[in-house]
Amino acid sequence: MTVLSRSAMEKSLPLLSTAIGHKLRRAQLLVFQDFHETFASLKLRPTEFAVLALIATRPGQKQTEIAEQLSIKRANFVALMDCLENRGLAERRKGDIDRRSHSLHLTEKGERFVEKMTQLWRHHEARIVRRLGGERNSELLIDLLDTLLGSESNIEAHQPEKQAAASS
Amino acid sequence: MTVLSRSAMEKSLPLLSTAIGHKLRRAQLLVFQDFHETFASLKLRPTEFAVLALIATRPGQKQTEIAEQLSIKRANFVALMDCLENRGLAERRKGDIDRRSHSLHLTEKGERFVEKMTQLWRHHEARIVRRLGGERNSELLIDLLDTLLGSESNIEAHQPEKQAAASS
DNA sequence: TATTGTTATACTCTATAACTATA
DNA sequence: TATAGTTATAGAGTATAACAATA
Repeated sequence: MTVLSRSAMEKSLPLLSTAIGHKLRRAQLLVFQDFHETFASLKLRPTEFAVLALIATRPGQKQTEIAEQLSIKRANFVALMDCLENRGLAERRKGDIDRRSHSLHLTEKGERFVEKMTQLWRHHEARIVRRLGGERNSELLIDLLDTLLGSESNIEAHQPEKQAAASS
Repeated sequence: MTVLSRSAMEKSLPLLSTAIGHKLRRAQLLVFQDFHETFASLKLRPTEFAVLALIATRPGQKQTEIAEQLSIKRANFVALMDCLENRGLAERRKGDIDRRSHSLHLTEKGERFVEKMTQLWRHHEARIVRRLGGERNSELLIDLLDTLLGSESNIEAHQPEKQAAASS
């Protein structure tokens, strides 16, 4: 339909269709849009989802630890955690050794919430995987993104079952 | 180093390491961080880069057309375009036929700016491609992202030279 | 009446500095 | 002195409604 203008061909201008950052941003917005629709009933934002997932996976971590894993400034984490605490999903406990720190835990209600959340999450992920054309492409994408991200995001000890795409 | 907690293994909680949206967001932030460092000298943001690239590729498009291609609300596009116009890089011209609309063009200064911008952009992209492990992985990633994005982003008539990953 | 560009506004996300209480 | 959490605040980015000029 749309044809590249002569001026663009001649001067080899930046094409957004080849700009990795631009494509990543659009893809992320698309996935987050699906996330918002999926989790509208639970009134859960991506960041809140991530916080609950991290607390559930390893309870007792300090606020700053959770915040750092998500690249959230500790100042901005406060309101986020206030919200989860006000909803009765998670709680802060005074550290016994270091009484400055708060260790984070799920409440019982939070545990049940995470179970529901996990169900919805599987549907959401399945939808994205389908859009990507299947598990194989999905794993390929994650491997490529991990390669791009480098060593910064191996928190949960992800075991690659197949050779990463980067090794070729 | 870090080991997955027993609770996470037993209940199969959401692992952020397998959450596509989460990885896409982190990857996008990493690429945009490099973008910011690369274009700090030109005081150019990703969105401004995209607008200039679109105007340069096909001059004369209306504000709303450019805005829509970038998923920017036309109300928010005004200040953005004001900025580019105040810097003398681009200009609005009253449409001859439809005098409500403004067609967008680069100034001569804007043309020169886009040339410099393009140089920096190549360095930026090359850095990302290197981080990804080479051209092959880069093309693979773009194909996967295009598959995810579907038909929404084929504005510049990107010609896939090899079979898309999605076809397997 | 509908559309283009615009203004005003509000809400979210993010970033920084400074405070408090503990260490 | 340094650190964990907090508060306040400012700056982006984004969303909606309403208006003027034009179709």
